Order: sequence, then C-alpha cells, then structure tokens
Amino acid sequence: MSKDFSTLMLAEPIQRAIAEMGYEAMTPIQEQAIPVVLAGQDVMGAAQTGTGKTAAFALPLLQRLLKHENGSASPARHPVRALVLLPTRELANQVADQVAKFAKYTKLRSAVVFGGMDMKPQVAELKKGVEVLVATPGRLLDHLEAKSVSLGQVEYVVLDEADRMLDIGFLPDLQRILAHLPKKRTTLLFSATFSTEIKRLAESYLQNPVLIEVARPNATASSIEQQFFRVGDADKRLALLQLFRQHDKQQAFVFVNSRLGCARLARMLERDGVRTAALHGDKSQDERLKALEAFKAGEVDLLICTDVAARGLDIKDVPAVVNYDVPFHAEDYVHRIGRTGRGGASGLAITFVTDHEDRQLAEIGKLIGKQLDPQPLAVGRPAREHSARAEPRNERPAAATRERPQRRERPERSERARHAEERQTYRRGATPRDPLFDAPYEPSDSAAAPAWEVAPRQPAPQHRSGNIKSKSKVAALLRPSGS
DNA sequence: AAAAAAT
Repeated sequence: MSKDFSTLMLAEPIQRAIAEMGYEAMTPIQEQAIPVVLAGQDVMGAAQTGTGKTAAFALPLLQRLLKHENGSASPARHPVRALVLLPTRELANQVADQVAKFAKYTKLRSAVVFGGMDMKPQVAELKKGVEVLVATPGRLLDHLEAKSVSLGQVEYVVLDEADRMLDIGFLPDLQRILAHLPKKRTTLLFSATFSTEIKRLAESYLQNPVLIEVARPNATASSIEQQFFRVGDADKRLALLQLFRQHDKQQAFVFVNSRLGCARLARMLERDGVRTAALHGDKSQDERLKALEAFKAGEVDLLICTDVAARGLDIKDVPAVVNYDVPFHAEDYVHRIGRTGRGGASGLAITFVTDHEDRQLAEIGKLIGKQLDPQPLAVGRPAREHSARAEPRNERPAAATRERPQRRERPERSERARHAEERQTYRRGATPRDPLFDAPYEPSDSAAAPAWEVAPRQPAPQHRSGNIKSKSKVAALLRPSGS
C-alpha cells in the first residue's frame, strides 16, 4: 500500500506544485527516503531506475529550506543552501527543470550551471542569488574560481548518480568542490547501482547515514523485458533495421560504445531513411540538447547515443533500448536499459552480442544475477543491393535452418571499402537510398519465429521490499561478503 | 578499452 504525497504534510506551495504535476502515490524510494531527509539525516539511497529518485530528495529538501531558516547571518540575501551535482549536462538540465517545477510556488530560487554554455548568463543568475544550485562538476569549479558563486553556506549536498560521481574520473573534481562546503552539512547519495567498493568510499563522505534500499542494488526493473541476440559485427546494423521494422518503427535509445561509432551509425541510419539523431560528447551542447528535444517531440525515432545518455534521463514512454554494443561496465547496462520501462511502464531492452563481447556479457549477468543466453537472430538480407530493383522477387521465404544466420554469398567488402563508399555517397548528396531497409524483408531463416518472440522470458526478480538499516547494518553490508 | 566533465 503506497501512501500519497498528501500524507507528508509538506508546505502548501510545495503540495500545490506536486498536485499540478499530477503526482499522487509515492514510489517506495520516495516513501522511505523523504521522511529520513525531512529528519535531516544523511542518506545513501539505492532504487531501480525510473522510480522517482529526484523527487525523493528534491521535495524534502525544499521543505527543509522553507521551514528552517538559514542560521548564520549571510552577506548574500540568497546564499546557496543546497547543491545538487550530476555527471552529465543533460541530466543537470533535467533535474534543474524538475526542481524549478517543485519550487514554482515557493520563494526559493534555483539555477543550473553546466559546461558548453556561455558563462555570462549563469554568472548573472548566480549573482541574483539562488538557494538551490544544480551543476556539473567542471563548470561549477569554473564558477568557484571566478568567484561567481560561494558555497560556504551550503547545508545540503546531493550526489545524484553517486557511484559515477565517486568514480575515478570525477573524484578529483568532486573533492575540490566538497572542500568549499562547510563540514557540518547533510549529504545525500542516490543511484540505482552501487558496487561494494563505491559503497565503502561513499561512507567516508557520510555521517551516520541511513541506508535505504528498495531493491537489491544493481537490480533491473522487472517491467523491462530483456532480450539478447547473438549477431556478427557486420550484421548489427541490419539487425537493428530489421528489429526496428518488426517493432513498427517504435522509438528507441540505441547505445554505442564510442563517439565515433555513434556518429557513424547515426549517419548511416539517416541514409537508410530512419529518422535519427546522434547524442554524444563530440557534439556541441546546442546540438546535444536539440537531439534530445527532437526525440522527445517524436521527430526522431532512433536516438543514437553514447553513455552520456545512459544515466538518469527521464523521457516518458520510451518503448525500447538497444545496446548496439555491449557496455564496457556492467553497471552501465543497468542504467542504459533504465531509459525504458520508467514509472512501472513496460519496456523492452535488446542487446546485441558479438563473440568478442561475451566477457562483458558475463559481467552483466553476474551483476544483475541472471543467466544470460543470447539467442541467434536471423538477419534478413535484401536479395540484391544495387541494381535489378524491378526484378520480381520470390516473397516466399526459404526453408528453415535453426542455426546461425547464413553468411553472405559473396565475400564481404572490407569495412574500409564500405566506409569509403558511404563517404562518396555523402559527397554526392545522394538522396537516402535504402537497399536494406525499404527492400522487402527476406529472412534467411524463415521458420524462426519473429525475432522479437524468440528471446527467453526471464522470471521477474524477487525484490525485498524496502528496509532501512542503521549505521551498524551499513557497516556490516560494507564488509566483504566472503568474510 | 571508453565516455564524461572546463576551454
């Protein structure tokens, strides 16, 4: 039985905003974390993706800022009292949006600063004074150096996607930022994934923390159906096009491991006639935000992205996620597929596995506690790629083979040759031509059930319902499990 | 190994 937000007795302006946003029943992480944050305690919170972690910290935080005056006399009328740090610019933008909505009817001001944007408007905003500051680490340090912001009055700091914020790439920046904060403060850590090592590290930043776990850490949401397909490197794009068509061209996030691969796939898919946008770190911030907006607006069907989009992004009703490449880190798998199946909606996660990705796949299986067994995927090939389009074709599929998809009859062109040809096509400004996509689907393994039906259905994982542990229990959890 | 975050 989940309680309503109305039972929290939050300040009227906050309640009004909640109602306006259509929030009613709390999710388990909200139900458990909000009272603890309201009580002013440090929190380490783990809950599956898409279960409303932002509201779980933002609402009680705003409540406390409203009800508890800033104790020390401050030179600024609006000192930063709460700081929220995030690992990507898009996520900072999104969380800032949500905070602003929650705070809409209060007198509290919020702002967001992240890189890739002009400093000046951010400086102006900070100068006016804000109680809640949302930021990415790099740009925040810039502002600290430029003395356009002071963090000496911060009472609350939130590390969202905490395990990422504490990893080696972010830790130095994070430590430099935390050095600007008062020692006496409340610290809140949230993520869907926490490794044992990161938990231990995290504890050194917390005082008397309450550990809130509404699911085993690293658990995937049970509303997401996970499918794994064995494909060859050269078949991935075809497989993607085929599945896209089989799924009625529904929208999806398509994750690629490198920025170059991401840009390249997006370009090729566009040529294939798919409405595509690319989102990765080599794009300008303007392009990045536009790509996301275009996807949200439904102007784009496949968002081709790197792990910049793996965490936290909350877009309603994304039907599917495709791991075009198996992620290098197993936790990223959990976050990537968490872009679908949000708020309990159903979602589909498809992962392509090539032979050299088996090790990474095994790591994922270990992390999420499932036996992962990639199914063969019959990749249909057009009868011909270049000429003879008008030739009548035999629509009856060939006889079934239960084995791996057939290889091409003719020797494969080298990767290089194909890329060269693609570049040529581009220079000529050719109109999108799609031998692979618009051509009638001709399965190489016709007796196989449609690809999206052959995947094994995993039983939903059993989650412990929420339990709050004291610090001693936290310490126990942090001990290596073997001992 | 790669991406991300400052320019």
